[in-house]
Amino acid sequence: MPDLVFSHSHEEEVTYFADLILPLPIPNLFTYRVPRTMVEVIKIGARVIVPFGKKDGRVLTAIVARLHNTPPPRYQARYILELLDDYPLITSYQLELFRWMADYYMCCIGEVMNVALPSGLKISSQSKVQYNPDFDYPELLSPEEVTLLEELKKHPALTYEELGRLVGELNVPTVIKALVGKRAVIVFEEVREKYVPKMIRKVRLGAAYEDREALLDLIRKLDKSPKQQEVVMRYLRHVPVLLNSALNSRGLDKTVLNQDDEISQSSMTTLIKNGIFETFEVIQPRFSDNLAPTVEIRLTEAQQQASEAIMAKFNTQNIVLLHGITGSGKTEVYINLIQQALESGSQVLYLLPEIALTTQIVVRLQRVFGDKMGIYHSKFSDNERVEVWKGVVSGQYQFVVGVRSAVFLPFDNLGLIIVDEEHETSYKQHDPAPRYHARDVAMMLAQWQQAKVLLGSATPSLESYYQAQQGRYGLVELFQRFGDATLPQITLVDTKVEKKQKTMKNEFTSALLTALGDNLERKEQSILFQNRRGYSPYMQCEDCDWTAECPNCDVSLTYHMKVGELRCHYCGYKEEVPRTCPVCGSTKVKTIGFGTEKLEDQLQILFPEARILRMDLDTTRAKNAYQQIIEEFEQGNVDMLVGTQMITKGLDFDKVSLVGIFDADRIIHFPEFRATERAFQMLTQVSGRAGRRGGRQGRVLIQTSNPQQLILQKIITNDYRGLYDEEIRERQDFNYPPFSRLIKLTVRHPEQHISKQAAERLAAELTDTLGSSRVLGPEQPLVERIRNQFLYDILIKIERGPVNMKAVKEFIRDRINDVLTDKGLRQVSIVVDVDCL
DNA sequence: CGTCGCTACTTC
DNA sequence: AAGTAGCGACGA
Repeated sequence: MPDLVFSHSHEEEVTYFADLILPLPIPNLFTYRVPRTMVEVIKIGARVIVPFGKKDGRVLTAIVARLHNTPPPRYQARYILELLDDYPLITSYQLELFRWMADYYMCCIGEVMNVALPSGLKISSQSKVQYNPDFDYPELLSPEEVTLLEELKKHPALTYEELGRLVGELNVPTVIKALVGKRAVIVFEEVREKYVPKMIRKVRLGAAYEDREALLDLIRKLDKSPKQQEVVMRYLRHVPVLLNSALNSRGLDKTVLNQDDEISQSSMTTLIKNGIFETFEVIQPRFSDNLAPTVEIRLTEAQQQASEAIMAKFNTQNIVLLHGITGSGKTEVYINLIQQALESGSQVLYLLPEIALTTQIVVRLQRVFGDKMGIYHSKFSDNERVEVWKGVVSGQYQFVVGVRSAVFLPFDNLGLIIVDEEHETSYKQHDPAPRYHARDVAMMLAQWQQAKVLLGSATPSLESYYQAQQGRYGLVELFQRFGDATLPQITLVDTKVEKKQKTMKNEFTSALLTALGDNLERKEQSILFQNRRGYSPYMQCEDCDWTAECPNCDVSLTYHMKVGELRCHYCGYKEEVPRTCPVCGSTKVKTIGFGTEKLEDQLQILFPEARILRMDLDTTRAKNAYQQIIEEFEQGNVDMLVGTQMITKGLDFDKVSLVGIFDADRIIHFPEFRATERAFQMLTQVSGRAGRRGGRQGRVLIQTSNPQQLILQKIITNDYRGLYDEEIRERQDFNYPPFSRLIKLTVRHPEQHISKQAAERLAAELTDTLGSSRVLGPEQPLVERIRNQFLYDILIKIERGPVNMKAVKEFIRDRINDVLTDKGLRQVSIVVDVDCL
């Protein structure tokens, strides 16, 4: 026992303890003992490895949150196994952020840690099995055990998976368990850092030839072997050792020297064998495209003015909203501001919504900032993410472009944070806790580090625009399109009228068809927007009205024609398309409604010669599919692109002159209080894809059954302000954000009555204290059952003003715990979503 | 009387 | 989250 050793040798020795954050959804910290050897080096913010749980062998990566010497009174603390960092990998700013997030978003700090750290910084522990050399009772073994043991004798150590592969259908864990009991094998844990830096093989001249004379002599001697001489000369061309012998130590990427032919490769091998060249390895940073900052950005007058206005506002305000219409060139303004912030020596974070980051904008920024810029994206591998993390620490990346999780990077000197497309809902993390909003977190970060925040959007969220109107944010507007571009002309097409006149073909009005035909003739590109994927959202029997439904969720199954399947868009359930009605046997099973797949199909029939592509979740699932579609489109290999919202995000299709929008009514009448705002944002963003071509104004056609709707009128005149005024009044009347804060509680259980009972009890307890005006529900959501769980929502609305939100949240937490400790309601799960969208 | 399947409880 | 302890339902 280590503590006995301690008390014998150092009688008055103080024992140190560390309170750790473990990556688990458990609210409290865990106290461990710090071994003597670590006491001097361990720091708050360092990572450690600790044993956890009853089972020996389970280990976790934890973060030191507090160091002290108070022994825990009710239990014996266990020892920290390993210290991973001798410096705070998690800075004090980040720890502060973790604590704030756990508090504000009502989750556990471990959950914050889990999303904040790229998994490459968390350690993996994997059980390995080894043959016990001291084992000598083979007569006690079953045949299965013998098979396994024979495999284990052949290898030093194997994981369960490796064993599984070697022995086929044997139940490995069970047999291993038996073997462990008989002491035939030993199971141990192997802990390793997941992060493996990418190594690059380089060559350089042997040290003897760094001397000028020796080198010249060598070249002369190689006259007899011209191939080798050529390789040496090629090396000297890249690394002029004759001019500066110190350059040799950096060497040259091996592939640069023998990329073109095999002869040089064999010559190289000889040169290495003779000690003329030596090879060595260095760590390769993953984003070194060596894109030297070459491009100079020239601002238009409007952009220059906007940039100056923003800087001026920053003198008195910490947050500025840049309201710039689509195509006004906000990116140039950003670049200008980023450069200024970098020059002043501070760090810059540029946040973008998920999809927008995979495209041109990154290339554009890279051309300006080169390899000083880090990219933080969920599509990148863990190793790449860890490198960005470390690059921020080392100072290599003073500037990072990233998605929402980039707010967790270890910045300590932020000067500017840009939140582009500020209104985008993908900034709000939806599923695992913490359900945070990256825009709001960015503002907290900025406050702590005295950084400025620039929110940018063509269609600002009502919340942000309201703050600007109240004078809490600065407001800068950019209403001029870049170059000679003008806003497209938007036309509403009445589908009711066309249906009556029977001029529609399938889902297409004659107006849209004519426009599409014209565009095809002129070889100009068109985009068609339908915010629904698949072929059709319903499949129904004409005779008995049966519809295909998901067995796990309360939704109809969507028909996907290409794969011949019915699919659930909520849980992923699939089944084959029935040829006859499963209830009455009728063959009249038809599809109702339309999605992108059907549009693509019909379009190909209407325009057989057109080159048509579809962009939605189904066509972009493969790794580079998204990029490929965009490339095809940009290179002009596509005439018409059919897509879901995906086509609205952040891309500049500058050759598009026509945009067609289907089913606008469905977007507008979505049953939710933000529907109008959403519709305006979505339709305006899609419309913004249309630009001027051949001297003619771009065109947008919106198909609707009611062109009189107010919101459509606002969209065609691009009247953001009008929409804002209208909508903000409604929000005020019904006390919705920005006049209140929302917290949504979702109760889930496989039994409807239990779910309902728990929700009703919770709502009643909340209403008791908060009052019925602040508690709405419980109410079944639009889809009342998902993955066999029945859902009930309770919406808590707290007015802005003199309300102690912290106390309210504590109260909510207590009431949830009340319900969860009730016998019979124990296995319901309750999800808390603060500032839900 | 052993084990399968479920829930309740604990994890420093 | 994920493992374990605890407890009732079967079985040839």
